[in-house]
Formats: sequence, C-alpha cells, structure tokens
Amino acid sequence: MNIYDISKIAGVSIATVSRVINNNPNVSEKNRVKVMAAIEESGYTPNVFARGLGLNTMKTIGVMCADSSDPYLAQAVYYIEQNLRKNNYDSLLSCTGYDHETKKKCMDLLLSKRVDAIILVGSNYVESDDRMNDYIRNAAKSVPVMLINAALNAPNVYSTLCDDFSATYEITERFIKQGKREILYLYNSNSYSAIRKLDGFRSAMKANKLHIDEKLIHFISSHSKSVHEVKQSIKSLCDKGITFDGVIASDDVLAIGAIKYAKETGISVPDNLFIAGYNNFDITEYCDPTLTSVDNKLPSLCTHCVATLMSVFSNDTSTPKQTIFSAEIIERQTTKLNQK
Amino acid sequence: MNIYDISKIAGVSIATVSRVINNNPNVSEKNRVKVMAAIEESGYTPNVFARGLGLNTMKTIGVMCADSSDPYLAQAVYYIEQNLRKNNYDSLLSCTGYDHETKKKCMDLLLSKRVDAIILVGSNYVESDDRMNDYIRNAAKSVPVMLINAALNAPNVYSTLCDDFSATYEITERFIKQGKREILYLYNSNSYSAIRKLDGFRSAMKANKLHIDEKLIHFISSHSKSVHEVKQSIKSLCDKGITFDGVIASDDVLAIGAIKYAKETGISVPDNLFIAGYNNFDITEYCDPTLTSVDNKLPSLCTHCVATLMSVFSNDTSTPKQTIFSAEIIERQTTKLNQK
DNA sequence: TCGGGAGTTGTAAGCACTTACACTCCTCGC
DNA sequence: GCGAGGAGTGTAAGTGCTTACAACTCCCGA
Repeated sequence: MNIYDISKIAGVSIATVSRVINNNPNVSEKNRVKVMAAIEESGYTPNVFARGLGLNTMKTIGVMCADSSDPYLAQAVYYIEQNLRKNNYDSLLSCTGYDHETKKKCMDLLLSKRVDAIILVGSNYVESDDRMNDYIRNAAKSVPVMLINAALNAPNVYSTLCDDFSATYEITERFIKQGKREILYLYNSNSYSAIRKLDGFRSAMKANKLHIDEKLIHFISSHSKSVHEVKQSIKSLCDKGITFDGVIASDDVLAIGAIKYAKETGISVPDNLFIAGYNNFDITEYCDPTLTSVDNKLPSLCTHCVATLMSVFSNDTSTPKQTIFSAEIIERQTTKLNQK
Repeated sequence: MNIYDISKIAGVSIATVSRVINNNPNVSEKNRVKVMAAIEESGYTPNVFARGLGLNTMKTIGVMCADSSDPYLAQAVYYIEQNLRKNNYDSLLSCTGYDHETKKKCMDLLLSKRVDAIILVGSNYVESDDRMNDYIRNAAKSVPVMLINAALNAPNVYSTLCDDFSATYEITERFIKQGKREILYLYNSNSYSAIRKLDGFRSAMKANKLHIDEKLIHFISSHSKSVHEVKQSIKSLCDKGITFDGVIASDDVLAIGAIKYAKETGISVPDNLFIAGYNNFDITEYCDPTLTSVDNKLPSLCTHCVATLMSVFSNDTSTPKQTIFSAEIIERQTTKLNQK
C-alpha cells in the first residue's frame, strides 16, 4: 500500500495525495475529503524512509545519557520524551556510560541515523579538559546539540542548566548561620555541575571567613552509588580522627550514606549533625529522618530545552544559547535551616 | 557526500561501493581497499533513509513503557537499550502513560516509524479484559512484539516474565511459618503481574488453611507512588479497627509506606510486624530498617528478551514464545525469614 | 586456439516519497 | 469580451541506496 494506490482509489494524482498528507493548503476541499477517505479505508501510513529521503528529517531526536537507570537521568529522559512527543518528535535513546570513547561512538551512531538534533543529558558530557569536548563541537556541525546541566560555548550548541553554584552556596551559608563550622562536603564526580557545586561550597566558606579543611572535601568514587560503600567511606574518614558537624552532599544517595553512618555511630541527626543532599529525589522521603535536599527543577529544564530546540528548528534567530534556572532548597528533618 | 562521490573517488561503480559497505564478499581485495580509503578520507556515512527504503529496516526497535522515570521501568529500559546496542539496534523510546487510548496511539506512531519490533516493558500493557489486547495482536501483524513481565497468547507475540506467583506464594508461606496469621496485602495495580502476585498470596493462604480477610487485601490507587499517601491509606485502614501482624506489598514503595506507618505508630519492625516489598530496588537499603524484597531478575529478563528478538529476526524457528524466570527473595531487616 | 566457468564489475530498475514547474480552469475587473 | 492572475492539479525529476542481471576479464583444460 503506497501513495500510488491511494491516488488510484481517490482518483487523483500522487502529488495531491502528498499534499493532503503534508497539510498543504493548495488542495480543493473535495479532493481533500476523497483522499482522506481513501487513506482511512485502506489504513495507509506514509513510508518514513521515503519521506526521510525527500525531506532529510525523520522527526527524531537523539537523547544521550550515561545511564538511564540512574534516577536523576531517568527522570530527565522521561520529561524530555514527553515534551518531544508533544511536538511530534520521537526520542532515539542512547545510554553511553561514562567512558569517553564510548560516548563518542554513540554520538557517531546517532548522527549516522540522521537525527534532527542531539540532547546530552547530564553534566558528565562536558569535560573540564576542553580538548575532550571536540566531539560535541564536531556533532554541532551537523545538527543542533543541546546540553542539560552543562554548558559549552560553541556554534550550534545550546545549554539549559540550573544554578548549582548558588544553591550550594546558599545551603552552605545556612549551615554556617546555624553555627556549623566543620562541614564535610561529599561529592562523587568531577562533572560540570559537580565542579560548580563545589565552587559554591568553597565560596560560601570563604565569604564567611571560615577555614576550608581539604580533608573535609571528600571524593567518593564510582558511579555505582551504593549506600553501603558511601557509609564505609565516611567511616574510614572518621577513623582517621576527622570530625564534622554538618554534611553537604552533591547527591541524595551520598547524603543517605551519611544518615546511615550517623545512625550506626549513634550520632543524632539533626541535633548533633546537619545533613543535606542534592537533587530532591523521592528517596529523600523514604529515609529516616527525611532528607533536606535541593530541587533543581528538572521538569522546567526539560520543557525549556525542548522548546528551545523547536525554536532552533523554526530558524528563530532570537533563540537563547544558554538558559540558567535557579534551584530551590527543600527543607526536611535532617536540618533546621528555616531562617534564611 | 553520497555513494556516487565515493565511487568517483575510488574509481569504481556505486554497486562496488555498496558491496563494500554491506560486506558483500564479491569484491576484489584491491577495490575493497580503495573504497575503504575513500570512505575513510571523506568521512562518508551511508544515508539511513535511502538504505531503509531499499532494505525496509532501520535496525531500530520501539521500546514502550508507561513511565521511564519509574525506577523499575527505568532499569528495564536501560538494560534493554544496552542489549540492543550490543546487537547494533537502536531504541526508539515511547513513554505511553497508563491510559489505554494513549498506549494505542503510541504504538501506531512506532509502527509508522517502521521499527523492526516492539518491546512492551511492564505488565500494564496486558489487560485482564482480553478485548483490550487487540492493539497488541494487531501490531504483531506488522512486527514481532515482545512483552516483558506479561504474557499474551497470539501469533508473533513473545513473552519474557518472572514467576511472580511463586515468589509471592513463597514469601507468604514464610510469613505463615513464622506465626503470622493476619497479613495485610498491599497492591496498587491490576496489571498482569499484580494479579499473579495476588494469586500467589491467596493460594499460599489457602494452602495453609488460613482465612483470607478481604479487608486485609488493600488496594492503594494511583501510579504516583507517594510514600505519604501510602502511609495515610494504611492509617485510615487501621482507624477502622483492622489489625495485622505482617505486610506483604507488591512494590517496594508501598512497603516503605508501611515502614513509615509503623514508625509513626510506634510498632516495632520486625519484632511485632513483618514487612516485605517487591522488586528489590536500591531503596530497600535506603529505608530504616532495611526492607526484605523480591529480586525479579530484571537484567536476565532484558538480556533474554533481546536475544529472543534477534533469534526471531534470524528466522530461527526454534525461538521460544514464552520464557519464565524464577524470582529470588532477598531478606533484610524487616523480616526474619531465614528458615525456608 | 577456443569454449566455458569462476570471479568481478557496472548498468539500470526499483524503493516511496517531495516538490518545482507547467498547465488548466475559473473568476473578476476593465 | 478578454486578459490577468489565482487556485488547483499533474508530470516528472530528484532523493541515495540495493540488487538483479548482463557483461566483461581471466584462466584453464580440451
């Protein structure tokens, strides 16, 4: 069943059928009805390949993320998919892992499928070593590239992110206002946003004239976020005689590791120890006590990023290259931050 | 840059170029090298649309799930994507929500994109009202359909699932062996696997000659699994004077709601109340006490389902139509089940 | 020396669509 | 009454690939 069959049934030329399919206004009402009826009765669907050949687009967008089972990335992928669908675009998902070479390969694969744009979800795609970002610049020569939670200055590259610096700055300052002096900062990546968060922490400490003990800035490796591992890592830190009265983590799972540690050691949270996470996952409500966290407005980021791409597609020259949203601190039981 | 350009650079015909691209053996070594070099130096990538037109396949598989931000489905989508990629297939993701009409529409969209197969992730795609499954049977007329965590008997429809009946049966029996008599069963859907789980519970109760109090079989509506809502729902149940000494939930989040309720009410878990969840999410380790749950072998399911599709594609007539894996009970602090 | 087959290669016909361009009506203003 | 112009339509030329089929080149044995 192809466009010729439909044209025969409807008694018109294939051009007219094509026009009806593509909502071209230059078709008489009479013929439009005839063609619609023919399509309806035969259950005809235009062949996307032939269509893609002519139009050189298949209304499909490549969505890359390191690991779609990570709760944060999974949510992002979900919101993006929903927004794309509203705009009649489909999502070609590519889970790349964290390895640089694999990321490159996945991107090439997406490009070879002639996607209309690529969305890179997660700050791990922009490396602090700028040479490593060439694969993004290169892809941007073919299609628009949108970064979520990262930024990169390059032609045809767009960024949508959250102000992680300020959020971490503010949460740190609130800890300090509550009398906390020895704050343990936990992080588990050196991604674009991780660096900005850490910057926020350091800046707030400096602004309040507090000494930054580098031993209290603690990196917990691995992307496989097991609470148990985190707990062990904190424990081994304490075994070295390090003390702290607050924990700020760049991720909720890290913070839950801290809660588990405190419980095991008999430290009362929040009375003797403040703990704050980041991302405001559902799990902040599952743990006990419930976890103060930062909502970084993922739904807004995703809606905006898709809208921006649509704007790019329509050749709107006033499309913003970079948009920064502000995050919101959600207070729960692990802190008493109420006064700003 | 197209196949004609490459043929000119290499000094051969387009047929030869095409043969090299498709690893056709009928090419002389000399020409193969020349063509490879031309492709390499020009950075040429075959146009997938033109290719799709000829071959009528684009090595892309439609992956449908209700909500890819649901942790269980997110993991499934991830494993599927990884397995498909290994086999050089891409995943076209479609998040359909739980509405029947939307599911149908999403499926039509995928079919119109000429995917090579469709994977339905999650038991909510098979309805107990069999008429509603016609859209699956219909899709199977065009491409193979694979169900994960559900089963449906129809031509060209394949199923990969876990034995949720037996797992729930066994966990219920273990509760009974530990002296539990009034077991609250919590569930939040009437999907294929939800029904099988409940069957398992009922069967175990009956097999042990225990009375099933229908008031203790408690449905908690909504797919938006908020722990707080669950807690409230259990609370209102207890306010009616209903008592229980065990909670078996069809989902970890429901079980965590029960933990929260117990904590609020001062009931000691597991001393006075056993609680077990299902799915064995990471969150079973986040809550306190940690949650006994059922691991339903998602990685195995996903690996197997992709392998099965590949087998279908190769026209292997010995492809299994349905495969059932067995689940595993993972004991944690909310129960003391150790004796089998 | 020549026929025949194996190994290569190229030509050309699809595949199913879009769209520029030319053509036919018809209407409307003068 | 006639020409201009707009609306609607169809023809045909792409779009970039696959592949059947024909043709061509060797090389070997008769």
